[in-house]
Amino acid sequence: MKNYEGRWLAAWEKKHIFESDPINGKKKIFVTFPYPYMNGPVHIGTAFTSVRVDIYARFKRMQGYNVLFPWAWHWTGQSIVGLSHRLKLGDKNVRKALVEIDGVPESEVDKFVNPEYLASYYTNVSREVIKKTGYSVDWRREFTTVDPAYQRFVEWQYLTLREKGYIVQGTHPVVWCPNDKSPTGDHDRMEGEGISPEEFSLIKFQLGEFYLVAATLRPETIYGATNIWVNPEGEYVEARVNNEPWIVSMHALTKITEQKHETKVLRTFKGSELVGKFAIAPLTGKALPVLPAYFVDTELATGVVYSVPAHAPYDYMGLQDIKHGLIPVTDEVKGIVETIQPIPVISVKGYGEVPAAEIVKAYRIENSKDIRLSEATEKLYRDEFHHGVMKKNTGPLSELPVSEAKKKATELLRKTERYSTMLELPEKVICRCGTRCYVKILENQWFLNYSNKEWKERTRELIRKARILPPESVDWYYSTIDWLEDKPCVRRSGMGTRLPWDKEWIVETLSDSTIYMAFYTISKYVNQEQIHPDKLKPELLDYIFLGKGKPERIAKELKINQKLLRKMREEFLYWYPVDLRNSAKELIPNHLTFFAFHHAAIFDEKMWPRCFSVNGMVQLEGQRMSKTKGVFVTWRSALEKYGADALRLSLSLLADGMEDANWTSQKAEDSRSRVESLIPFVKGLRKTASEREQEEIDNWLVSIVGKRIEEVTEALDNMRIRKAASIVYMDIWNDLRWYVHRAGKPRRQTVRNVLEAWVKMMSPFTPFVAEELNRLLGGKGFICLSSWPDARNFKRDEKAELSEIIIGRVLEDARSVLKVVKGNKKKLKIYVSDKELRNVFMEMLEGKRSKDELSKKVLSLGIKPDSLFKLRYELGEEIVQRLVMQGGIDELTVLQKASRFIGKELGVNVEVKEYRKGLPELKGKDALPFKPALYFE
RNA sequence: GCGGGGGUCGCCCAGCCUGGUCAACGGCGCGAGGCUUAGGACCUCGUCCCUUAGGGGUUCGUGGGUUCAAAUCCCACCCCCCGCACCA
Repeated sequence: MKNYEGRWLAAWEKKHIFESDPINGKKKIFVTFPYPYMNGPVHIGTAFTSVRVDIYARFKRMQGYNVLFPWAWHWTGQSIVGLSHRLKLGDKNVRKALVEIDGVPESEVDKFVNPEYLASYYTNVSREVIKKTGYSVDWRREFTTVDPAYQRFVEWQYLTLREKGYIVQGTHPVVWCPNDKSPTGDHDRMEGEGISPEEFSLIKFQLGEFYLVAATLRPETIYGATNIWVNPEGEYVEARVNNEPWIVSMHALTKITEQKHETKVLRTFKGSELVGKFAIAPLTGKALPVLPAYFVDTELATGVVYSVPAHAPYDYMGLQDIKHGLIPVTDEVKGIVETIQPIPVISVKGYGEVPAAEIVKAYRIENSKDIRLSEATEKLYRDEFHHGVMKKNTGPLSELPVSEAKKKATELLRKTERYSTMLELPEKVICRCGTRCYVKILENQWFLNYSNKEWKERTRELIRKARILPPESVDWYYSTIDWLEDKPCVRRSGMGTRLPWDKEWIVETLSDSTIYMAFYTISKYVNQEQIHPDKLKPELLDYIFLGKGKPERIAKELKINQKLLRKMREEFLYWYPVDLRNSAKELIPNHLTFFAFHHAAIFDEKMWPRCFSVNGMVQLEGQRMSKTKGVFVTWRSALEKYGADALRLSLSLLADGMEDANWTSQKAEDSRSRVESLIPFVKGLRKTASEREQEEIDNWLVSIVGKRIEEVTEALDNMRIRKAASIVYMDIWNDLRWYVHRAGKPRRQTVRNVLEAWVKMMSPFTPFVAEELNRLLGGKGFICLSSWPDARNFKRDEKAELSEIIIGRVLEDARSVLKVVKGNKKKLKIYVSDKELRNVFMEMLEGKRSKDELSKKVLSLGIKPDSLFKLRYELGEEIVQRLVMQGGIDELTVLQKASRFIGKELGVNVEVKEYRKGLPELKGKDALPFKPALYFE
């Protein structure tokens, strides 16, 4: 970090310049960034997205707005608690990541077993980083989402939503971790990503006085069942399930209990006890033997399956195993197995009579332990499901396609009352804590009623009325609104606010972060202890945020100062609505759309957010950021390595729109050297500048800088940060280089005015060096509080701009000639076209004459008309426009004035003449308007 | 699979909506020269191929189409990224 960065930081802080209070009559801008989640240090991605907010804030401040940019910290949820917990259990990887990636000192790590400590550690580190990066944040309003005052706010929010009917109760199946006692989302899994509950058919086979309950995803194959499998080593139970006598695995019984069935265990025993017994199948009435198989997973569904060897590779191999003596069984059982033949019930294109046998052979599978069996199973299942037709031996199902037979079989089985269902995960799901998950039906959970049609419509209207940046992102909001269904808004565990009317539930992280920007308008009063969090009762918040109720009465009831109450209300009314919220694009389908929904629900249209803005993701050296893969750069490390300005500039130049940004250390280095060159460059420019008359090139610079100011202003207004930064740090720099090159001696006054504007435009991006440069130029105070440059003070000079374009084109032409021409050339003769031809050409550009008329005239001057028409295209719209607007330009004078410069550039003497018809000059007759003929000699 | 965004001259990227200024902005890298005791920094020029006069050829994911004219408009296809919910 540069010395001056620390110095300016201290100066800003000392003067409290970013602490914003309402100012009557002054227009305001309220910008926000989604508070970062404190389960780790802020990283380069957070920096990329948030720096855009600070740049916008600083830009608007300079435009004269009263700008509020607050900051807070997200602590709600399972993640922080989970991290602490894993550390406590001694997870080496967690510890390693904390020390090596997050950069936590060893002495601190042990204290992280306390989740509050962990979160506060990261909050302190992150706050420091954000301050040092120079964010113009009003820190008086800072809070965390577990602060008592914030919790009162969330309680109020949920009471309000409930009152409006947007909170509903529901019962839904979830993937459940019995250890964490909470649902396990995709990202919380060690194994089984993307797996969700599926409905298994349970078929009750009569076995003595019990039902042996087999689970299947393919009930239509019941006609092809030859036997039943159990795991001989598995633990099974006789139990009462909803008053019926069932035999299932012990694990199954737990799950069945979680799925809202009454259960009672009568006896437990080993699966082997069932082997050799017979059970009667529903629909077919066949007695099927129970056989042992180790591929039966007692933790999957009921731990009992029926066997269809014609269509299920596992079943086919299971029988083979026994026949080959791989599974020890009694002679009696073996005898039974010998008699079993596969019963084909589905015919499918591309397979013969017994598809399972075929596919097993094709895969060269030799026993039931072969891992390719699941692959074979999957393929056969897919083929049969999509192309299979039931055979004639399947009674009511015969000749139906498999997909329909499945429904029909379910229906028939249901009628026999020997059918039930359970929800189960088709594949193993292991929670991060290492526990195997199962499906639980969560009862009476609270949901946000996002499926509500009117609510959706109101939210669409909010989006329609808001500015959406970049514009191409808008469809994503609409499709999210359409797609959203009811969303659970509470969880059992983790940090957060308890639902005020049902304290067992905690409002989850995506649901407590939707309208909190409103809380920034009053958090200041809490932090300054003007009001105690206990006083933030719903009726008080109703008044502040919705204008409900009488302030006199509320103040009296809560025993608070009525003036304070009114002041808080006024503060809210002053700052709200949010003028800009910028986040990364992946937050559109959740956070940003929820933000829209909740505002639509709770606030009037006047308080709806005015602008949603997003940017792409950040990649590191071309790779997706990932802590586990070590592809991760903390904000702090980047800041320490490159300094605040360089970091900010490199982030600004990274990407625009929704495109992903690729952060590389190379780019950061480039930005650093760019920032570091600024001071010497400006110093040098001032040193060489001198008092002299104003010349055309000075007018050119002033004019071009005026244009740049307009471009930068427009880009910033549209959050085209990259475009704006590239104009300020690349284009203007190049303009100045050209100016110095062209003018030789820069003019002091011109340079001063231009530099002043330039440094101002740098201030939002690289605020520290801008302050430093401002001092260097003799400026007082803080440049970040000065006014944004006004393009109107930079007189446009179309003629000067056009002259430079013409000179540039001649130079370019001359260089390309020099490239191919051989021999040493000492002199360049430039012939501009004669006046008459120029006039005709102007008439052509202005569209004053018909093509025929023009052609005639041109011909009479001895020029092919086509060459002029071609020239018009070559010049292009912009130059044509400029020419027409100014009624042409005196080419001869322009080039004569520049002849010394052109000569110097090319290392030759230059002579500029007007070509006159009949002159015997070489090449001269090629002269066209605004494209003079050139001749080297 | 569904929804959203993209694929440009070594790399990063502008242009695409509103077709011709496009061999295509700018930055980086690389090459040459200047400045300097030297290096760095800085400044200038060059950087698809061919060409002894400003010309020609082939390029903007691939293949078609519209047009006097396409990186830009239309159609199809391929590839990459993001999201797809009880997770921030």
